[in-house]
Parts: sequence; structure tokens; C-alpha cells
Amino acid sequence: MNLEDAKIKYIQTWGSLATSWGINKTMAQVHALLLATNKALSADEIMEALKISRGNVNMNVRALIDWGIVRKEFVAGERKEFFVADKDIWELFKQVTKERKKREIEPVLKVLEELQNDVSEDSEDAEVFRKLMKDILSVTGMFNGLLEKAIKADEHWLLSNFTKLIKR
Amino acid sequence: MNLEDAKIKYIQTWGSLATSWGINKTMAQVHALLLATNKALSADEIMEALKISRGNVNMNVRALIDWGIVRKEFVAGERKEFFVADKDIWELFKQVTKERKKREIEPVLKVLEELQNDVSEDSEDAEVFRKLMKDILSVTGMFNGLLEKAIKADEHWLLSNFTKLIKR
DNA sequence: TTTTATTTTCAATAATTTTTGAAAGTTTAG
DNA sequence: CTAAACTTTCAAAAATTATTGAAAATAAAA
Repeated sequence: MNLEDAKIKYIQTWGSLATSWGINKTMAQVHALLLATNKALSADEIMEALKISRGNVNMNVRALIDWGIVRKEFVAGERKEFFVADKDIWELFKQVTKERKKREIEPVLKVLEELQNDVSEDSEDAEVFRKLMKDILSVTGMFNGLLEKAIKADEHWLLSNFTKLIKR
Repeated sequence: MNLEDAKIKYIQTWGSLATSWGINKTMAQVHALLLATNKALSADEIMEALKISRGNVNMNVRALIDWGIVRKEFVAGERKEFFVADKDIWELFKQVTKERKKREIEPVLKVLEELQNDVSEDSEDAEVFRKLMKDILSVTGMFNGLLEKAIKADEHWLLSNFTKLIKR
């Protein structure tokens, strides 16, 4: 298979995985495109490559920058902005994990903890409820812990398998 | 806070977490409701509790049964079907993880592997691409491995923290 | 300053996903 | 068998989410 087709297939595949995990398809595709490209791309180039509008590119690139996984790069003599995604996927994984943990999981844990404490009723039903909260907190907490461990493992651990970032 | 309000808040919270992870809100809420209820519920009771239509209940309960995390239960002398979610959240976590792994992650890994092998071109770009595939496979594979480990840890490990399933 | 290039915003539109509700199907009871 | 109780299906409607595109804002060049 030639490189161009492979890139397209990879971008599609990645986009559809993203979709089923609640991540905007375009966002995943922009990111995939940047990862697969050995130079910084302008908004126009992204529009062209993915056949999407300027507004869409702008919004999604900005979101990726917010996530901290894409950055602007200035190109000498060019007025336009260019964008890069660093190719160390491990970093990306860490970033995304941290962000989602903070934004989505932790607030939920907080609510569940409050609920556990706030229900002081003495019925069997209330007991069941408190136990449920406790169990959910256990599992979610364990999951959170797993992620944290993975995040901290850095440099060591499975990292040895990684192809190091190609500096540009 | 009284139990009813707490249940409602919990069901809402859980539903919104589900939404941001690409899981249907109603599905998560039906499941949350069943978990928080100390008896099997009929379709009518679910409709009433969540204020949703019969069709919606039917579809989502069926989906939950497909996931293997809700089951039908027969009640003596009743013609209706009743539904229960087992309260061992650990089991649930394992089931959901296994299912999503199988349905969503593994096919993607397969595509990426193929792409890695199929691109035989010799340019620097192709090299970058192959490295990217390798890295993505590493991370995804590691993640998969983590989940697998967690799934297998069963009985031992963090499980000791769990409130055991209340048999009904 | 004015002009030109570029980015950002956001209301309108399109696409997708979810939900409804009534009709069709099924099962059980009489 | 027929009627009643209940479940399933699915086309249409509603809700949500993503995308466009053109106008407004910003920044750089002339």
C-alpha cells in the first residue's frame, strides 16, 4: 500500500475510534494528520487534506492546543500559523489521561462522595445506596489510580518500547 | 439529603459521565437506577422513574442485557418481565472493559498493524509513519494490557476493598 | 494610515443520535 | 379458539452535536 492511502486509512480509523469514545471525529483526525506529517501544517493545508472548513479547523486545532497536545510553530518568512503535534504518543496519552481525569472523573467522584456522606437515613435501601456509592468509588478510584501509576511510570516501565521523538 | 433525592442526583451524575464517554445517557441511567434499587424493576417502573417512553426502556434494557450487565428476573405470579443489575460493580467494570476492548480497540489495533506492515516504501515520510504506527500500537497495547491485568487480578488485589454483592 | 493577509467568531444549517408512540408481534390465560 | 397483557419494532419527531461560511476582529505590511 502506498503512503498516502495508508495515511488516509489511519486517519479514518483513528477518527472512528475517537467517535465511539466521545471525542469529536474531526479533532481526532486533525491530530492524526499532524502526527503523520513530518512538518508543521497551516490551517489551509489541514482544510485541504481533510476537506473541512476553515472554521472547523480553527475550532478543533484550538481545542487540541487546549488539551496541550498540539502547538503552534512559527515558520521563518511566513505570516501564517503552523501547527505540530509532537510525535511521542506516550506524552499524548499522559496528557489526555490527565485532562480527562481532571475534567470528567474527579468531579463525579466528588459528587458520589458527597452523596455517600449526605444520606444518613437508616433504612435498608439507604444502606444499599451507601454501599453502592462505596463500591463505585472503589472502582473508579482504582481506575484513577491505575491511570496515575501509568502516568507516573514515565521514562521507565514499558516506555523502553517507544520510538523516541524525532526532533525536527 | 433524603434517599430519593440522592438517587436522582446519582442517576443524573452518572448519566452525564456516560455521555462524555460516548455511552448513551439513558442506558447509563437505567443501569444506575437498577443498581440503586433493591429489587427487580419492570419496564413500567423504569418508565415512571426516569420519565421515558416504553420503547426507550425496551431498547436500552436490551442493550444492557447484550453487554451482559443486566439480566431478566422472573417474579412469581407476575406476567411482566423484571430486570436487575448485579451490584458487584467490579464485575460490571470487567464486563464493560472486556466488551469495549473487543468491540472497539482490538479492530483498530488490527488495522494499524496491517498498515505498519503494508507500507513498504523507503522514504523518510514512510519511516515516520511506520514509527508512528509502532508507537500507537505500543501505547494502545500497553493500555490493553493494563486492562487485562486489572481484569485478571480478580479476587485478590484491590478487590478486598469491595463490598460483596448482596444476594437477593 | 490604509491595505492586505490571516484568524476568530457565531448564527444558520446539516448531520447524527436519541426518543417517542403507536402499530405489529408475542405470549399467556381463560 | 379469543382476549388481554405485555414486549418489540421502527418510522417520524425531537434533541443534540458538528460543520459551514461569511462577517467581524486582529495583526502585519506597505
